[in-house]
Amino acid sequence: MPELPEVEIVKLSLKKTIKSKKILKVKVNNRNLRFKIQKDFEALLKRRKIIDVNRKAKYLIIILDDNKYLIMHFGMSGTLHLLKKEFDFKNTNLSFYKGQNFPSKHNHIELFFDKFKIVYNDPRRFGFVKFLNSKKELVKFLKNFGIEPLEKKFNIKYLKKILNNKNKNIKNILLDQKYISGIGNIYANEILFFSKINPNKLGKKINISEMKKLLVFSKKVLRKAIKKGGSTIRDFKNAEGTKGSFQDEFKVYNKDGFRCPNSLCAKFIKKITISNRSSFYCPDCQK
DNA sequence: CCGTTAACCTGAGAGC
DNA sequence: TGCTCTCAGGTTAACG
Repeated sequence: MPELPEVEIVKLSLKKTIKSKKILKVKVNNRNLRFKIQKDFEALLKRRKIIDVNRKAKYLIIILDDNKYLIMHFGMSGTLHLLKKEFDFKNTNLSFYKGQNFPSKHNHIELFFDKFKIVYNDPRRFGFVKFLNSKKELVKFLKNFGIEPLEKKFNIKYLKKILNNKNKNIKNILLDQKYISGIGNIYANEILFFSKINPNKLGKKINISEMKKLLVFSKKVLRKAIKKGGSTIRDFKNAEGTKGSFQDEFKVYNKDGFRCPNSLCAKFIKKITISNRSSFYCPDCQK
């Protein structure tokens, strides 16, 4: 569930559920995520009240009482699940996953509330959670990220600043969280298609008209993805219930060999590798 | 400082 | 059926 729209969807549904509730018990089944979970993690969380749930870039930020925070990142394969107390698998999923094939051996963290529990599951363990002790720590954490495409401050002036003189290709700039935060591989590909920019084009070669397209389409693509409940790429068999539907809207992502969706073009979408990530684009439309 | 690459992990699917 | 190989929504240490 990892890019900005998916985490936003989780934020919205999680907020509804846990806001102003109290954590009664914390169970950690596997401390070896991307970063090792600290020894006193359980004690630090227990009996804390949830004040609110926010998001920054691809991170979920759970605001706790007494200026404490719980940061969650989902890596490539992380998901959150809401289970009712009787552990009924029906109608319990938080966002993207529902069904009987609950991969419980990767349930690394369980947060128990009065009538339900929240489970953090991540097969590949590229994700992590971190407890922050103060507002100061949160501010320091937030400094790692560039402006998000949906923020007002994401404008031509900012794009000029981060693109000018960059010898780095635009695809990698879009993915670099310290310049622009929240975009991942799917949405980078989609945004570049709409903007008619070749993913290999260098930052310094992007002109004003292309910057304007990047502004407009990064906002449009992300907003629409949120509206559609995010993208669900690899679902489990027999899954039932809520999942995102933006995958049905993909123009180029995973569409290599298909015709370009631009009816005036109708050439084939090509797949190339840029910095070990798959890139999909139309060689005719994206220059 | 800058840009690129390999590595961290598990599981699904393809091909044989 | 089972083996091997490739690929996957991300990040970052290490390198030149």
